[in-house]
Amino acid sequence: MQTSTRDRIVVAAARLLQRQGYVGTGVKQIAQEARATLGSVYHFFPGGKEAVAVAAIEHSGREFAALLATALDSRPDPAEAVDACARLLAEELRASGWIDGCPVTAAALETLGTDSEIQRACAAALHDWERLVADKLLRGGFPADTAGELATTVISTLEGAEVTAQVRRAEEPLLAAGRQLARLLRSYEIAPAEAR
Amino acid sequence: MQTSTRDRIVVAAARLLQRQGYVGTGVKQIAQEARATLGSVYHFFPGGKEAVAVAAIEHSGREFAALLATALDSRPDPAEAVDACARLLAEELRASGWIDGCPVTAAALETLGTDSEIQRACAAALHDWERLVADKLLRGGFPADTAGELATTVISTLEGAEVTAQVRRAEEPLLAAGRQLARLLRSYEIAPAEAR
DNA sequence: CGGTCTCTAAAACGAACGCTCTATCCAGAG
DNA sequence: CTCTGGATAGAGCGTTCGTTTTAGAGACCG
Repeated sequence: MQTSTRDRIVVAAARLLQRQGYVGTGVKQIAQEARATLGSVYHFFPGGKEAVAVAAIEHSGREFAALLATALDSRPDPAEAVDACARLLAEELRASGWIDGCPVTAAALETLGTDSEIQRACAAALHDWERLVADKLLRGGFPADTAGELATTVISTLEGAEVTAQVRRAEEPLLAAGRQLARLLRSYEIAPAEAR
Repeated sequence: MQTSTRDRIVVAAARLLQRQGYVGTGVKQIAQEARATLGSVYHFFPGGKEAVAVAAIEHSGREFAALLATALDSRPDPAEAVDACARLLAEELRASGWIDGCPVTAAALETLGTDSEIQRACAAALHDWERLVADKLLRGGFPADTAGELATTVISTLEGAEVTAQVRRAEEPLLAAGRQLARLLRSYEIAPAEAR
């Protein structure tokens, strides 16, 4: 077999969670989409649905982090790099028919009241992404304190713009967010040669 | 009876939708929370669960619009006004124990694949909020085209920052977003006296 | 070959889901 | 008073949920 059953379950769960959220996704549906059986799911994930979701979110988190890192490294200037991220997100979102948004937002919002492991996984993914942006800003010469606050805002804005773009079924919100974020970063007027 | 049964159903549904999303909220739970019975719910909303959700989202949309308008009008300067919005959201979010976030995001994300009336209601609410911000910017002297793009970005950023704040259980993301949005608006250096 | 272990397969459980249905209540019109 | 129609009440429909359970398939070691 090409890919292991366990991996197929994680990948299928990740996509379904991204599209329908945690409550909206059934275990049987995950098994079917992964071309596995219910028994296999509970064999690999004795923790049940929640354990599958945690693994799926961690998978999505790593996947998105890799995409983010690629986009950020595509331009040396942080402002241009952030704008490139927004444009890449817009492109992928439209290609998916506006349904493949942020892989953790939907699951995170649904499980806020219930102190589950899912929240912890979502928070970890978010923190990971912010760290990638903060590193880019630091390498671009931003001071440490403003880099942290800016990274938080960049991720928040991209997150919100993605949701807005999905609801509106248009790329505009993401493109606008990219342009405005780039303008915001440039307003700090960091000397580009200051990179360590 | 003080408040009508119908109103109690809408209000209860709005709060439950905000906290648990559409799929996570049951019709029986709505009835119980509203101190109504299942029969009453289906009497006032023959369209079933979806009809209740649409009414609840429209209610939440109007409620949030009023809150937004108040915060925006509290300061004459658009930059300060947007920052005030972020601080108000942070305060309310913390007061609710980080569970009462944006009233439409959760429901919107869950129903993206299904072309239901719920999406339309969410999109209408978002558009309404953006219009409020855009009006404020226009009154502050911003040119029409940049006011529109900025309003979209402001709402997106607040939306994303609210989600981040909920997941992190901290006000920081919202406060940072407010500060950075204010800085972004000030970067346009609009003459404050230009307001008509 | 027998024995063992991982993995797959599917039936079945109680609980909860959205919704329909009938019965009852009760204010106001005649 | 009776009659009527909006509002309330809740039992029960079929379905799906997450999970458990039992049985079998296939590979590996002695």
